Amino acid sequence: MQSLKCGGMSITSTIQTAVITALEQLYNQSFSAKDFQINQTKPEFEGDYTVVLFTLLKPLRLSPDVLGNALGNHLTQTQPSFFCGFNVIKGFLNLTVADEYWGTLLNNNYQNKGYGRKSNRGKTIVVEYASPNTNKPLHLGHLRNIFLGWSISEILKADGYDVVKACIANDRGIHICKSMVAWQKFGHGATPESTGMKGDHFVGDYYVLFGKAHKEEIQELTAGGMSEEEAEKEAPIMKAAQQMLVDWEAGKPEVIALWKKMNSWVYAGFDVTYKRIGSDFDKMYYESDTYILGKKLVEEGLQKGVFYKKDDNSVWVDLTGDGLDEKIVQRKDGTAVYITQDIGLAVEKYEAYHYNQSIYVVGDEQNYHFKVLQLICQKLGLPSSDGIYHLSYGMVELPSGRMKTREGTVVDADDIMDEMIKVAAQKTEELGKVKDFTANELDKLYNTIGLGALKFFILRVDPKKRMIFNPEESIDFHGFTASFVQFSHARASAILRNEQPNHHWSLQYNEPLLSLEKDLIILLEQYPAIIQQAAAEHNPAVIVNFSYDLAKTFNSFVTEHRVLKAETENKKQVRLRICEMTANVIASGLALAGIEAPERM
RNA sequence: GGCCUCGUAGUACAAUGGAUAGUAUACGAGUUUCCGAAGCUCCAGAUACAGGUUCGAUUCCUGUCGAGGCUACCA
Repeated sequence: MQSLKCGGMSITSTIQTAVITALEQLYNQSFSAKDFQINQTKPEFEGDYTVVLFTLLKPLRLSPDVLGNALGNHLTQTQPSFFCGFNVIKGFLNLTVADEYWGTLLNNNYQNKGYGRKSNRGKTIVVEYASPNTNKPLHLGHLRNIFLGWSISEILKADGYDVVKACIANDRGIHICKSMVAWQKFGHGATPESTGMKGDHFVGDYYVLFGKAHKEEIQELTAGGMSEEEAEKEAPIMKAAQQMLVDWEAGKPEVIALWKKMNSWVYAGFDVTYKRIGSDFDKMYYESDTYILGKKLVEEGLQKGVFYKKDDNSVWVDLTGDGLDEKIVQRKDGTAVYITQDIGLAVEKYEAYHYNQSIYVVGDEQNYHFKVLQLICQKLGLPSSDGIYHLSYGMVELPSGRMKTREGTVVDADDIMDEMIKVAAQKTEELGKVKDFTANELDKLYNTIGLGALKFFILRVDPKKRMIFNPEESIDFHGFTASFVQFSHARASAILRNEQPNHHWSLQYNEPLLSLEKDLIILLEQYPAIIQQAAAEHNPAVIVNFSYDLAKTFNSFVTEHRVLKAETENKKQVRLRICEMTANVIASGLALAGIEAPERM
């Protein structure tokens, strides 16, 4: 029976093909997959999958009942071992898929830990994420960025792409000069070592000091009659920062030395945080390198006439023809602006990897920036321009509103991770199920549960959407959470510790699959398509939501049916296979979100 | 002002144009001599408003109201 052997094909496309063939044979008309929908049948109706007939009625000039019955009869008669029953309600043809199909699927895949992963496509995608400024520590917004970037990279790998995880350190610019000036002025030679601080937090404090000093100077100047706007620019400390940027680009040795020293402190701090998150990069870029290529491309663009120079020597691009505005690409003092380096980086990435796609995981407040970037790259005739894809995600807000530095409401990345792990430890101790664990094992488990909860809480939301982070809800371990999914994995593992499936047993189909058994296999069947969907939509939430559905169904299944004391040996073998495959798919799905699945918790 | 995004139960999130709009929390009520109760079962509760397209609209279009972002020689 051919349909039973359709290894790589999802059941919806199998049904789609079967329907197309049937329509061809019955009515001598050709349709494509786009012409009608296959949905999972709603639980209140009998059947597994549903063909929505409405769109076919007009071209075929048939009533829903006539078409539904003709199609249902044809499918069940020509492929009886695949379609074992049908019913037609209104314009819906509900098909029941034979237990033998589900059993075969289960038996073929239950041990396969790589189930759902595609073979290599020979295409490369560069994913840029994290991309922090090196003047302050990482916060909750960065965490959404890093979780997303890392997860989408893993999902794309699972979908058969070669992925390069890239990070650009925004290590130069006026913001960096601000913390440098402040340290010169107020630091008195202090270092992270001398103060016992994590380097990124140490430097971040000077950035804050700059802001305070700047504000005070503005107040003095406005008291003397200057306008607010002018005072911001004329404040001595701001002048000093601007001068430092010019000196930096000129390569003034003492400025460069200070810059290197302070950045190294920040990197040391970031490394600790990345390691804890479990994030990694294949390639680091530094804005301090890429801006030079950017400036070179600005020069070329001037010659090509893509850019033009204003009287004050600043360089611009006119995008009014594309519905946007004019955009500056180089300042009048000759220094690079933010977008300058991005032009350089786009070229550098392309030359290194000849990517098919270059994804930028960057917040949606920069939607305009990336529109401009892509247009500029197009106008410069760069081959890199086509593959540019801005994976734009929404802001993370607190229940009280947007995080604001000056109000001190920014949630620090290190702090929130500490908190999550602490609460995970408390909860685990209360339950007292792992008293025999060693200190190391406990430590690892608390990390797995605490960080898992955080990643799950953030990744469960569609990236495009703004999300509200409620600290109290994030550390809940009930309901739609990582702990729930991890618990299900531990539960399946516990059963499998008692007994493994007998691999020599050949499954019998004389006792029908029970509803929860079949629900689980149906979900497991969907996993490869789920990976594909998550990759195509660049959306880890698809995987996270799926893993929760699977875990939820599994918990009901385990509560409802005995596995080890099943009614018959055959049932036991079916259920053991379901346990093993569910455990594998949960572990695999969570792994794509950067979450570990413990054997015990 | 211009451009873009978003309005779904008290709250937080789902739903390639398809059947009675799912799930979790918080709230009620049950559930452990039985493979893990971080579980399971039951009870309630929502598509901002007004039009339009369609056999069918949370989804697509228009308008109103509301929220956010961008519109920097900041990044």
